[in-house]
Amino acid sequence: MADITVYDVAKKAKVSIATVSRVLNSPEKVNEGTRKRVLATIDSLGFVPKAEAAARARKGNGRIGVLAPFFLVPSFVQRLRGVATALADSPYELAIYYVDSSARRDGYLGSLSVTRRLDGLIVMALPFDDVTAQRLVRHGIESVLIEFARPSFSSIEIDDEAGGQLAAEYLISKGHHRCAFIGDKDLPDYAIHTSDRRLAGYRKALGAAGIALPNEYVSLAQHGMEQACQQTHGLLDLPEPPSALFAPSDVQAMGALKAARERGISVPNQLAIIGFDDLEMSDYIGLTTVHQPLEESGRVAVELLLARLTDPARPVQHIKLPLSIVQRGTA
Amino acid sequence: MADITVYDVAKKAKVSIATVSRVLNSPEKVNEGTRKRVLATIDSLGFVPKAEAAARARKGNGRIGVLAPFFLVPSFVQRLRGVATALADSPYELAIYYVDSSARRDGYLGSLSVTRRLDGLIVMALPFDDVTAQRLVRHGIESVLIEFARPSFSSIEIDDEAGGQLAAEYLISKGHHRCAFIGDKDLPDYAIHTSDRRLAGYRKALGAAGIALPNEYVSLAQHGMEQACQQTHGLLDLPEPPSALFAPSDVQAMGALKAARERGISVPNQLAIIGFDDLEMSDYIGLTTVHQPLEESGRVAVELLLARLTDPARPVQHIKLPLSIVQRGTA
DNA sequence: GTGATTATTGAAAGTGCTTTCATGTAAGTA
DNA sequence: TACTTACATGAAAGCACTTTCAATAATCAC
Repeated sequence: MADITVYDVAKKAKVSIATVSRVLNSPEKVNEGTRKRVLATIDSLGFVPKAEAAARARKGNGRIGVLAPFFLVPSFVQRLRGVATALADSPYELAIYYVDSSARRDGYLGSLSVTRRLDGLIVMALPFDDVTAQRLVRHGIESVLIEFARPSFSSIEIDDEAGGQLAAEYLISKGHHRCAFIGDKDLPDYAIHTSDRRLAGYRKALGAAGIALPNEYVSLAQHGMEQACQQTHGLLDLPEPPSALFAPSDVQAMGALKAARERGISVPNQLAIIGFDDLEMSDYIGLTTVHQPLEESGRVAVELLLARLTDPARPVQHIKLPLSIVQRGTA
Repeated sequence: MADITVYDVAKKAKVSIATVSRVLNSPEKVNEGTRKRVLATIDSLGFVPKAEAAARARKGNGRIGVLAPFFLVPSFVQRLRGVATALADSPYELAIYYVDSSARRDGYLGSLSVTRRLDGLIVMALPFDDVTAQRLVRHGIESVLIEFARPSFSSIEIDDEAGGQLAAEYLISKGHHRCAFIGDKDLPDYAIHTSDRRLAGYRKALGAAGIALPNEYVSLAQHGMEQACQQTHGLLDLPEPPSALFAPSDVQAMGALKAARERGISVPNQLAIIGFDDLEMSDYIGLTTVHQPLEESGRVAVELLLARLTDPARPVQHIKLPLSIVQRGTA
């Protein structure tokens, strides 16, 4: 039997070839009734589009990738959500690359550019060197960076230090003087770490208000809610325990909350807790925190990417997203 | 560098594109000198005909897709995590298709099989009809279903009714008699809903113990933590409020928790709350719940898929994953 | 030297599919 | 009632090649 083409399908379904193509490539753009009819025709004729012809006509490959340590920390999932929704109405599909080691990071970064199965790439919180950067630009993989910057790529960041300051200032405004911090130590080498920068801002703002941040009040450990819980217990065991606590992530703040619950001390009266991120669940549990636009970071990344994809002449942009305090029940 | 085409080669070799094409397809028709020159420029430019590249890559596309209403409910993200980690060491990359309407669901389901850019597909909690099923098998897209079953595909499910029973039995064992339920109504039509089945099991086990589930104790509303909070307030406003509450998802349980917090009633003493799912955050906040193997469901799905991909003769499997109660602080 | 024959080549017309652009139509909105 | 606004659709312009066709140049027989 002769090859069946879009023309045959179009004729039988009484639509234009454009509509047939759309049914296959951006189904959401065609009316449901029409789509069903076309699909039925496709089935009845046993139409299989010629991949080669499609590849020829297609400009890119209609796919953008996201590289991130997604499940290391829930905030990446939330960023992904922004990416996914922003991409939903574009002709691009979404490929995700889960990085859980520096080997994996370098592996992906090395091969993704060369194999060219991607039109664009969003890299979240993963540092990389000049050679990799060069490769990316040389192979024409349009890229956008989140939580990391490089002159040749668009990037989206927040001011972590300012975030730390914000937290400190908020706590100070609530009358706290004994302010502590639980943060990260020995982070995986493949991801960038913001804990230190947030601590720096915290310390700075505290200092500016004449409040010292003694070493005993700074507890660093591996990232994690369980560890954060232990850290908090440690702080609370001090002869003079803190009255307020800043955790550089909501997950850690949650660990602190758990410690307080375990000891039966009341939050925020006996211990005020403020986190960082404003994850979805932070709202659920009423955590006061420094809000960073997680979902928006993903959305903006997509926008920058698509803009450069349609108009490569467009200059790269380095965007700083704003931070704010969300007051809920814990501080 | 961007892709190189026949035009580039033609220009550099000072011939027409036709000649370039001939050098490649019927070299004997081209003068030897010209042929050598063209061949040389082809080499120097590293030209690879696009169609050929596509054809070479045609031995499977090394990609599996996941179709799900990811951000409708956090549990899908957790399943995705299982998928991503299981896929990490395979030669397949992961494409995700975010369904947020029945139009989108049908659109993807219709086109993904026909365009054949995927080797395998995992469909989460999305029902589809026979026509779609047929199309999937006819185009040879290996598929695995989660939370939904169909004879021709492997599937992974849990026993929702048994889960409801489990919850009821647990509550009964704690001495509760006034047991209520907050669940879903008017769910989006594109996803399957488990709330009803969990309620059925709950009611059944309650009945078996001689405990009635009066209509006032069953509150249905749109899914969401905020709604669940309101529903719980409604239940608590009853002349004879319940002493225990089962929510068919942890998100809703969280809403119940919030309501309790807002009224200052103590959990679990005045109101016991049990959820369903055992999300990651449920551990954070100490929620007693019915655990279902979310991450594992993703992992198992990948295993089934890869097994069939390497050996298509392998029979489809219908797997039921076990449920269990995780006792934490709220019931 | 002339006409016929052949080798070589480029212009241009497909190829099956995607995408842009413009139009028509159905809904809101003022 | 007129007036944006959004949606669904078809016409047509690509896309990266292949192939046909006609033109040019070179070769050969006389």
